[in-house]
Amino acid sequence: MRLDRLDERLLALLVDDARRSYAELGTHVGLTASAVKRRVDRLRGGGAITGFTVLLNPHALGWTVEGYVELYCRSSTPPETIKAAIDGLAEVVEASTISGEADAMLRILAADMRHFERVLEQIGGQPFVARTKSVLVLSPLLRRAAGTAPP
Amino acid sequence: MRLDRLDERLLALLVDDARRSYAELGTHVGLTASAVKRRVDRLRGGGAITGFTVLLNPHALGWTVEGYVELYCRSSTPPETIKAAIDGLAEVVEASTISGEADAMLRILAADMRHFERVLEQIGGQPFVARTKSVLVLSPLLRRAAGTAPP
DNA sequence: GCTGAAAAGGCTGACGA
DNA sequence: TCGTCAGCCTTTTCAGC
Repeated sequence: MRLDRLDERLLALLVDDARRSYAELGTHVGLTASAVKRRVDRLRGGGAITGFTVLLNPHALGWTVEGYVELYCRSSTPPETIKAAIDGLAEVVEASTISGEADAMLRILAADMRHFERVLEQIGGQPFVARTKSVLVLSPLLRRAAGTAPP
Repeated sequence: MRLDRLDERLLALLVDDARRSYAELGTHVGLTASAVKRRVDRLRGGGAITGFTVLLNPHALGWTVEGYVELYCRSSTPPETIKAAIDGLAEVVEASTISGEADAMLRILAADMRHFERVLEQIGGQPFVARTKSVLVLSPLLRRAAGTAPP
């Protein structure tokens, strides 16, 4: 899908605040509300925008512990198996298969350290998991919702 | 900030789709639109909801390479120094100081492999960075916008 | 805290340039 | 592809309970 400058500016404005009205977006980029709506509809239809969400503050919700977990799997576990195992765990907020020694990287949010440990045990208990290696987040420095358009 | 069941259900509904109308949210939880609005306003004021955004599809925008980068810093670099260095890099979408051998973990999105390499060089060129260690994402399995309320 | 109503403003689709 | 415009729906506020 091809984007022009206006589309990129609209995306940046929406990443910053998705509740801006079409009219407000229009004044920023020099279009009318309907022209903006047409472009946003096109960005959604084309798959560039996959959804609208709220950003939550984990700390305000009582999630005080965060960590990254590397997964080492037995033999060559297919990605689908890993996904199926973690899909039910609400504490896992990010997961990818990766290159290197480990097979997958997870990011986990937990209410406290005991909760974090319990989640680790649930993951480590899976039959395809050989071992895990985790680090705790000390200070979250940056959490961007999404990338903007490429330079 | 204290949340009751209704607040948690509203948050889950908004994480799933932040463009639902107050009336629609109300039918899901059994409240009128104005009651829902007051609760959402309270969740925003209390800091539980920190903002509204769009979710972008990196691939549809031409960002085809993703990776995790561990940062090893000289002596004890303060978190502020790290944050200041990466704040200007749009390619860094996530950053935290962490426990363990490395000092920080970054997640990076790039248009292609050359772009990823260039970003690594920019980061490695910082005076406080001793070395970096990176792994590439093979398949993104899960990317949740945020955690829901604690169990 | 909630409901319900009323005014203001945003969304949406059709139409012509 | 854009702008205009009309009809409808949502948001927002404020009594009243």
